[in-house]
Amino acid sequence: MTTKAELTSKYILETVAPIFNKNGYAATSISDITMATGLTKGSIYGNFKNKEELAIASFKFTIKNMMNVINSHISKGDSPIKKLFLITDFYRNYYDYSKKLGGCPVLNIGVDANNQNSLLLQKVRQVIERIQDQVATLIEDGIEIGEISTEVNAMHFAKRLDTMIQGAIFMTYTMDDDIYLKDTMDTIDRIIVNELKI
Amino acid sequence: MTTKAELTSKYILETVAPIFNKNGYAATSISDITMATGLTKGSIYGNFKNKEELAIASFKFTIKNMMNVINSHISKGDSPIKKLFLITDFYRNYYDYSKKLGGCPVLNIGVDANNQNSLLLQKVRQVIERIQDQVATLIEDGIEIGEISTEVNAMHFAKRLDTMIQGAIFMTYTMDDDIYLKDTMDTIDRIIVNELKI
DNA sequence: TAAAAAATATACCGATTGGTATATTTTTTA
DNA sequence: TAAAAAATATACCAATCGGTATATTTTTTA
Repeated sequence: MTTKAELTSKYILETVAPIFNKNGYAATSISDITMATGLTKGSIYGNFKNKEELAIASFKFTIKNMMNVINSHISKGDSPIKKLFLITDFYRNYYDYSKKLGGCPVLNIGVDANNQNSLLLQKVRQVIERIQDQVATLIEDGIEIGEISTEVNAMHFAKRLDTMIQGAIFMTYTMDDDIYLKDTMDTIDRIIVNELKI
Repeated sequence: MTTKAELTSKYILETVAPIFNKNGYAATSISDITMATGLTKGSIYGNFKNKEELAIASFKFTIKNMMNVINSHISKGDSPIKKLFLITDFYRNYYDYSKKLGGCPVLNIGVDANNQNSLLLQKVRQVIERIQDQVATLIEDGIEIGEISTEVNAMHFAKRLDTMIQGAIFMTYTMDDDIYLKDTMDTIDRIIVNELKI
């Protein structure tokens, strides 16, 4: 059974996560949180130890949802190469999608937490490593079934892909123009065809 | 002649700019500024109207210095292609260089100012546009003297270059590993050879 | 070098910060 | 449904926030 507190915690997270993501840690105040949720400090601090713990839980909440969405999207592909194309397909619509989350959590919290909050930064790094590991595994699977060239360094490619995607996200948000995301995904698709495919 | 106030303003900027760049606007307090400079509020507010104006002046100060460094570096090349290689050469050492500035100002302030400070965001956009225009002009010069293929879309390439570089900067800082910058610059060098050169 | 002007320091403002102790209400257990 | 437990609200804390009016000091001008 779900207790009242569990429901409240979940409600707080889904309300507050976009605020932290959009404004950053320092620029989000407890009163922002109480106003957005309609709850009082007592309720917030009854469910979360302090601001930092709430910020970390918010980041985890957002990432969990996002990973579920992207993974269920990728799972529609029935081969490693097709799954890679579905990754670029996902990021083609990422501007609209991530706006609902308050922006890209990896980019926003990654930059915000650097030199500010080492615990949060640690969480961002773990997410990036997880994403890269997933992509690298996909490449290795492709090599194994003979769909991808054995010449390809899986982890190296995964990092290259991730770097390009994060750059496109930054440019798209900063310039408010998703041509950066669209063009970068086109480029990655071409790389998949020219450098990966056998 | 340089007045006392001009010297003080410059001193404030060179002291404060890295702090704003590293911590962001909201996370930088006036007391951070007075402590770092050894000056009092009276002196700070005597030279700058308010916190926002100081933040904008700080960003401009950092960008001006950085653009001088990169432009004098590029000017060592005696052809468009060589100048492009000097851009990647500059960014190969960008992690060490930009650390002294408190991080990459375009990345940090770009993310920080988004949804927070529209004036600062505007300044970041202008810098990005200026950089892209410069690169595009370089490509066009190269096409004109027959060093670069006429097939190349100058502005499209400039945006692609900029996107990759910013992605590499983000990854390098977030993961504290400049392999992202090094590898990305290798990739760009290969693109210059394979896609631009005649 | 004295007077005028500019720059800097001091002392203060109300508002807001994150956080907590305690009272009250609501939910759960028996 | 009554008692126990949990969750939430209220009221408060010292510290800090950005900013300003005014006093003092330093620099510039004449």
